[in-house]
Amino acid sequence: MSKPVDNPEEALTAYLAKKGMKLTNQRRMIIQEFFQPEAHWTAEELYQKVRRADPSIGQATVYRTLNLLRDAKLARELRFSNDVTIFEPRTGGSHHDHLICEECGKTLAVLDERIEILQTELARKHGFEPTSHRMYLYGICEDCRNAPKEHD
Amino acid sequence: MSKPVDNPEEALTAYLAKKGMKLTNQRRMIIQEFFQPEAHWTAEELYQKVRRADPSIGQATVYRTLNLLRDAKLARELRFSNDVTIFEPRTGGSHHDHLICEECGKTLAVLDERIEILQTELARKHGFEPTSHRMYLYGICEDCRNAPKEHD
DNA sequence: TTACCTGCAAACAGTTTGCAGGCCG
DNA sequence: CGGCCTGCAAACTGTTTGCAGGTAA
Repeated sequence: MSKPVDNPEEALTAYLAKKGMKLTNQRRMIIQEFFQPEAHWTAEELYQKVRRADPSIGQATVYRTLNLLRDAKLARELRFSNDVTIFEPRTGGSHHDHLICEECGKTLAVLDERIEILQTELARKHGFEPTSHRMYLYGICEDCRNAPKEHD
Repeated sequence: MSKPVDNPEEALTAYLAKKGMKLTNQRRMIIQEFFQPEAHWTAEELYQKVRRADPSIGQATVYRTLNLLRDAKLARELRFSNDVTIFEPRTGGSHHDHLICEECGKTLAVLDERIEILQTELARKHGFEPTSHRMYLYGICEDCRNAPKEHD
């Protein structure tokens, strides 16, 4: 059972200590912006945000800190097909999968515990120790099935 | 019901015609290499493969053709966290999900019929008529768990 | 004090694009 | 024959890295 992290700074401090690393002002500032409920950031967005608080901060520091948070398991890195990479806080176990309408793009967060279990099983069966997963279900939603639509 | 494409060249020809584009030798050569059952390619891998058949072919052409196939819905583009982007044929129902090692990037094609069924069920439960899905399971593979690696 | 960390700018990798000539239809 | 396509190399984008000076512990 993975315990949800609910105090990012504390969790990061522990991680840094374990690694012989330091909690700097920049890192403190970045995580303060980063860890907001439901947030998701591109590196650039976060950089702009942090920069507003302290213009002297460097872009590389933001990148380095995001990678740090990822390695510390405090953030999740997601890459999308449209060339966008986002990082999102990993706090408070709000895992879900995505159900997406191919017609109108409507997206629902869904979860099926049985699937979650089978996923773990499936990974283990192949010798993998599962860490996480992403699942996107595509379909046509009820509204769009009824609605008129143009064609190519 | 989406009809599986079982003759890539034919399907591409149709797409190209519709768009006022042309079926060149290079494109023919590339799709010949690309469309192999179970295949998945990085742009570089495919470039190397095609190059062996015709050394005069340019890398940009491979990139352009992959994007073309993606737009024509004949290929699927997948991006993984380890910075790898692969393209895979979308032909005739060789559906599978992906099991990815976060350590070494090794990727396995996997399938669990029970999960497939639950996915359909889950989508329907929310009023969606399912068309397709993508599932990525991340974990650490056996080799990497045993292998030497620097540790915290 | 001594690593570690930072900002800067240069380096990098993967992908896209501009151009002059080539080829499909 | 006209316009799309190609190979080449340069451009681009997002990210990482080397370095000299700053800073947490």
